Amino acid sequence: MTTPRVRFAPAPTGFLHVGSARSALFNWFHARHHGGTMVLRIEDTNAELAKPEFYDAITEPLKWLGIDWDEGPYYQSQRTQLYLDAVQKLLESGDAYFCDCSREAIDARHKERGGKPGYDAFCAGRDLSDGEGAVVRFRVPRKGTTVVDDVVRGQVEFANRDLEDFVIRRSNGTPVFLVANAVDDADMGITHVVRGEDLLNTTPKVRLLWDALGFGEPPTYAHLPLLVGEDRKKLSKRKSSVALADFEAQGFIPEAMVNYLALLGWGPPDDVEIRPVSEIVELFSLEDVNKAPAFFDMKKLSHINSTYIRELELNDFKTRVQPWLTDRAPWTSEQYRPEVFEALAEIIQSKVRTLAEAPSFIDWLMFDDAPTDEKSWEKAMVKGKASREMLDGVIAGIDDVDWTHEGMYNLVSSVGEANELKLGKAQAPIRVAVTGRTVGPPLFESIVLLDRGEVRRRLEIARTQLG
RNA sequence: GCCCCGUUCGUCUAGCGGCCUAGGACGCUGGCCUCUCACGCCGGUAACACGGGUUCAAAUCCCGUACGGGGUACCA
Repeated sequence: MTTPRVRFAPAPTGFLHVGSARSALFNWFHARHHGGTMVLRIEDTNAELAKPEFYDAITEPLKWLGIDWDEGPYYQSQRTQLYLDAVQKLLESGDAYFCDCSREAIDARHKERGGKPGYDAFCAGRDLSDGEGAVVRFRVPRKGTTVVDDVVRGQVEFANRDLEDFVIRRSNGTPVFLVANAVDDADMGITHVVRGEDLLNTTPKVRLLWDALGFGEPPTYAHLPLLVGEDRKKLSKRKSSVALADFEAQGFIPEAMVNYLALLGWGPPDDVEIRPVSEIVELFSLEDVNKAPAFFDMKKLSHINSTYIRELELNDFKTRVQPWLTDRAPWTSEQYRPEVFEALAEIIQSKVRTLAEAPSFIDWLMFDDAPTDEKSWEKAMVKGKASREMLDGVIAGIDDVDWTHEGMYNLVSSVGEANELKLGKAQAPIRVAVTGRTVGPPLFESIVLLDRGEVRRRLEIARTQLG
């Protein structure tokens, strides 16, 4: 058996969809597992939809994920003549014919005759020649079946009579993707076509073209289960983010993304879900891909992401989180105190689920005032026990303590003891007064990063607000 | 309507005729740890869509039904 040649062939109609990324990834897994070749092919046969400005929107996210390709990108828009030659060949062999029916005429005839909708091969015997507004249609055999050999679904059979004589060249003279697909897969020696299940129904048409063009042994297909949203429908941009770039912006890291995507429609034989991509490549097999659609679960993605973040080298984490501390930060560049982040980086790394969460752990050290968070205030100040006493006690003692981790610890715990509070309860009002939230980095360690006077000021403000 | 595909815990999955009183992970949840949160550890919750076959034996094979999805374009 020769080494496989696979291709990722997206249409550049916008940002890279997470479902497409998954297809690219599974192609890549298969290629790398077998030491094969990955081809990138841009399917821009439709000039009205495909725009050159979207090219980067495909390649950039792929690079971000770490998916590399060995050949291409090939652009179908630059290979038009090849497809037209194929159309011409089909015309000459009688496998295709000209048609000048309008959509309206086709629909009108259907309405009159009833039964199945679609094209009725009206022009099949008219022997029309090329002309203004004429399309070329493929002459689908009236009998027989076309079988698609699919690694994940087995042999899928389509009765030829259910396939209409489909268009292979538009009236504007351009070929449609079905021809381009067959020609390119043959020309590029593609051995495995791995893509979403939404393309399964187009496959018999490509197969028919393939045989009519005499291309010989067809590639093996693998139609992956679709990625679905909460409504169990194809993932759409309506409800959740589906652009890969969005995930990056939300602070997911590419390794986690790849790992999670690999788990959608495939599972490792040993149940170890979170693992290096090299191991996934080693274990991956198209035969093991599932058939049922998979729900894209943000919660699990988050879990995997946090695991990956914690396992990063500290310096690597610092580098990766940098954009969220500068360009994407909630504070101004004047407010930003790099030394504060530096001091707490390790702690932040251990707590954060996404890189985007990092600022919320230290923003109170940058801002002029403590951030306001209703829920935190309610929980620690209003419902918390002895919150006034805690604030009063700490305010009274703050000027006399060592401005260190231990100093603050001793102060808060002794005031807490005086009010019969365990440390957990005792620190809550102090935390909210100074940091604004009930959740954050270890308090005593981080609070001394603020000026003593500023801490007192915030405590007093909170005490006044509490009344 | 027609064609195609699918159906194991809420979710992602393991299972490819006996090892299954169905395993893991996420989620949810009880507890421990703990200055909050998170991590970690111990425990709990919860599934073979349904009905017929085949077989000594079925989550696993076959056939129906139901439900879900995809396609049905001069988009890809």
